[in-house]
Amino acid sequence: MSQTIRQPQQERSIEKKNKIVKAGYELFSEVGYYATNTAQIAKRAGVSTGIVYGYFKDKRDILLEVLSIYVERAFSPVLDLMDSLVAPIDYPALAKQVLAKAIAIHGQNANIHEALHSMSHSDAQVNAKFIELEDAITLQIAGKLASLGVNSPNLNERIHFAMDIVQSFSHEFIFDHHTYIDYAAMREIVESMLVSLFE
Amino acid sequence: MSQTIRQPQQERSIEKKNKIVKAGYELFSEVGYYATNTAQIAKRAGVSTGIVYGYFKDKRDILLEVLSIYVERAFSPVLDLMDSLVAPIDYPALAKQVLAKAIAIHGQNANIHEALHSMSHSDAQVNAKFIELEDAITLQIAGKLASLGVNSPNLNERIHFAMDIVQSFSHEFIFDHHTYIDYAAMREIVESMLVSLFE
Amino acid sequence: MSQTIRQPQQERSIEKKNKIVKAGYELFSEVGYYATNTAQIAKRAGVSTGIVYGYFKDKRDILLEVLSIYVERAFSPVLDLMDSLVAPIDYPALAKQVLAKAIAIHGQNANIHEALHSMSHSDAQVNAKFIELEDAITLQIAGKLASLGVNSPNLNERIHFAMDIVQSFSHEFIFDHHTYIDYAAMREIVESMLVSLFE
Amino acid sequence: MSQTIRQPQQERSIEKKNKIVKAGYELFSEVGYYATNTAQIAKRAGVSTGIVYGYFKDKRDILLEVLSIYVERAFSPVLDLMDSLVAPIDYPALAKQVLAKAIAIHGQNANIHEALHSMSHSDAQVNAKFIELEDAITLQIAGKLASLGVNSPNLNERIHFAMDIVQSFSHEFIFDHHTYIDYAAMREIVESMLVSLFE
DNA sequence: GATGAATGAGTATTCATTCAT
DNA sequence: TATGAATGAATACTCATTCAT
Repeated sequence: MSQTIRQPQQERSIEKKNKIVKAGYELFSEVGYYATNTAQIAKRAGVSTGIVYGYFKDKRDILLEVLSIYVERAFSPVLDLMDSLVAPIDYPALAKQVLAKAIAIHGQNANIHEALHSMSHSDAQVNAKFIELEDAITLQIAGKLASLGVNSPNLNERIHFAMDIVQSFSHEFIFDHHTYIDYAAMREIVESMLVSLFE
Repeated sequence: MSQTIRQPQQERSIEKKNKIVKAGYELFSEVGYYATNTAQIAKRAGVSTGIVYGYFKDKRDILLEVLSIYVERAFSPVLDLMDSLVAPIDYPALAKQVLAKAIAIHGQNANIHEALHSMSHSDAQVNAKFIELEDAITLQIAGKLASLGVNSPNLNERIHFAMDIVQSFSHEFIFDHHTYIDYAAMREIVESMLVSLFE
Repeated sequence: MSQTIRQPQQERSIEKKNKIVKAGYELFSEVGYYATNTAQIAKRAGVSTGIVYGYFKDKRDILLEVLSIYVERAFSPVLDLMDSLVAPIDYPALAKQVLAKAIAIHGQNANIHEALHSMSHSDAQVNAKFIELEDAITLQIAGKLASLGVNSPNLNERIHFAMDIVQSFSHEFIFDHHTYIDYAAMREIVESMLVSLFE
Repeated sequence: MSQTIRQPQQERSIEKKNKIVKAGYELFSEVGYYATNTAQIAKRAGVSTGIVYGYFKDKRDILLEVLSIYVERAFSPVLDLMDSLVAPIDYPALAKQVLAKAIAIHGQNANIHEALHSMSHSDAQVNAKFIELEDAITLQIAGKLASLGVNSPNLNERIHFAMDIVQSFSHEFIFDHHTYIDYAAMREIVESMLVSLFE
C-alpha cells in the first residue's frame, strides 16, 4: 500500500541497487524482458526477491533504470568524440570514427538495445524516455557542430537522420544477417553517405 | 502429445485458419504479442480456443503466420512499383514514390511491424524468417535494376541500405516523435540521399 | 484482461460452481476469510485452482456468493414461520418459536455468520449486500404482520430491533460465553421483551 | 528465536510503547487489521520497524493491547455514570443517558469496535479478552445496582442483555444503515425497552 | 535500546495448452 | 472437426519477522 522505495544513499545500498540493475541488464539482454522473472534477477544479483521491491517499484521500474544505464553507455563515446572535435572538421575521418565507435558499442550491447527498443512499443514510458534521450543527444551534437561553424540547412534533421543511419547500420553489421552482403563495402557506402549529409 | 497440425485443404478450414491469423494480426498489432492471449484470438476469430491448436502448434506459430502476411502486405507495393519500372529511371521521382508508398504502408501497419520486429530479438525463428524475406526482396529488386542497366558497384549493398533508410524514416515519420524535427525537410533529405545512392 | 466469468448453465457446471462455494463456505467458516487461500478452496472442492477463476472474478467474489447462500439458509426458516402465521397471533408462542429457530440456525452456521459479518466492515460490497438482505426481510415481515392486522406504531423499527435482539441473543446463547449467566433465564427475558415489542 | 519482550520500565520506553499502540489503534480503526502492516504502524508511531518487536511479540500482540485501550475507553463513561447513581433511580432518565453516552462513544470508536469484534472470531485470545472485559463490567454494574436496592430477578442476565441491546442499537444508529428506518423513533423504543427490563 | 535493510515464504491470479464430449 | 471447460505451472509482489550494525 504505502510501500516506499528506498533512495539508497549509503554505499552498501547503492552497491546493492547497482547489482540488481546489472542483473536486470544482463538478463533482459540475454533472454528479453518477458522471459526474465524477478526471482532470476534477485538470484543473479545475490539478493532476496523482497529487497528488489525495496529499490524498485516493480519489474518495469528495473527496465527503466536499465534503459538509463544503457543509453549513457551507448551514447557517451560518440558524444566524447564530438566534444573533442575542432575546426576544420575532417568529415571522412569523423564518419569513420563515429561508425567505428557505434559498431563497437553495439557489439557490446546489441541485445539489450533490441530488448529496450522493443519495449518502447508496448510501454509509453519507456518510449518517452528513449525519445527524451535521443532529443538531448541530437541537440547537443547540433550545438557543437554549430559552434564549429557548420551551417547546413536543417541541421537537426540531418543529425537525426545520420543517427538513424548509424544505428541501423551498426545493427546490420553486428548481426551480420545477410550472407550475400559485403559488409565492408556497405560500410564504406554508409560513410560516404554520412559525409555527403554535412559537406 | 503427438497432436498433428492439420494442413487445411477444405475451403471451410482454410477460411477458419485465415480468420485466426487475421485475429492474431489485429490483436498483436493493437496490444502486442505478450498482451494478447489465445482466448482473445479465438474469440475475435469466432472459433473455439481448442481449435486454434488444430491449426497452429502454439501461440508463436500464429505469430509466424502473421509475419508472412505482414511482409507480403508490406513489401508488395514497393515490388509492384519496381516491376512497372522502365528505363531510363527517373531517380528523384522513384525515390519520392518509394518513400510515399513506404510511409503509407507503415501508417497502416505500424504497430504490427514493431510487434513483429521486437519479437525477432527474442525468437530466432521469427528473426530467420524476417531475414529470409528481406533477402528475397533485396535480390528481386537487384535483378530488376540490373535488367534496367543499373550497374552501380555493390548494388546489393546499396539496395539493402536504401531499404534500411526507407524503413527507418517511415517509422520516424509515422510516429512523429520529435517535436523539434521538421519532417517535411527531413523527407527531402532522405529522398536526395536515396537518389545519391544509385545515381 | 478480458477474462469472462462463466455463467454455468449446464448441470455439471452448476455442480462444480456449487462445490467451490461449498468449499469456500466451509473454509471461511472454519478459519476465516484471510486464513483461507484459493488453493485450499480448489483442493477441497476437488477442482484446479485455475477453474475457480472461471466461475468467480476473484476470491472476494466467492465470499459474496457464500454470503448469499448463508443469508438464504439463515433467514428462510424464520420467514417460513411468518408465512404460516394466522390471526390472532399468539405472541408468546411466536417469540418462543422464532428464538428456537434462530438459535438452531445460528448453531449450524455460527462461524460463517461471524466471518461474513466481520468482512462487512472492511468490504463495502459485502456490507451493502448484508443491508440489502436485512431490508428485504424486515419489509417482508412487516407486510405479513400488517396483513394480520398488527398496527403497532413504527412497525418497521420494532421488527428491525427485534431482529437485532434475536441475532444478538442467538449469538450469545450459542457461544455460551459467560459463566455467570443463566442462559435459560436470559432466554425467557428476551422472549418477554419480544412480546412486549408488539403487544 | 528466544527474543525477549521488554517490559518497559523507563519513561521513555513506556512512551514509545504507547505511541505504537496509538498508531495501531488508529490504523486498525481506519483500515482494519489485515490492511494494516507493521511498517505503517512503525512509521506512524515514529519508530523503526525493528523496535516494534522489542515491545510486542508479534502483530497480534499489538491488537491485544489496542483491545485493552479500547475497552477502557468504551466502557468507562458508562461506568462513571453508574458510579454517580443515587437512589431512587429515575429509569427513563438513566436509559436516555446511557444510550446517549453509548452512541457518542460508538461514534468515536465505531471502526475499531468492528475491527476488534471481527478479530474475536478468528482469534481465541482476542475473544477471551473481550469476554473477560464484558464480564468485569457486567458484574460491576450489577454490584452497583444491588447496592441501590435493585432486586429484579436475574439481574446479571438483565444487565447483560441490556448491554447487548445498547451495543446493537448504537451500532445501528451510528452507521445509519437502513433508509426506511426512523432512528429517532427506534431510539425511543429501545429506551422504553431498557426501562421495562429493570422497572 | 534502536535502526531499517534484508529475508523468503506465501498468495492471488493468469494463460498456454489439453481433453472429454 | 469442433467445443470450451479444465488444468496447473508460473510469476509479480507483499509483509511479518529477523539481524547486522
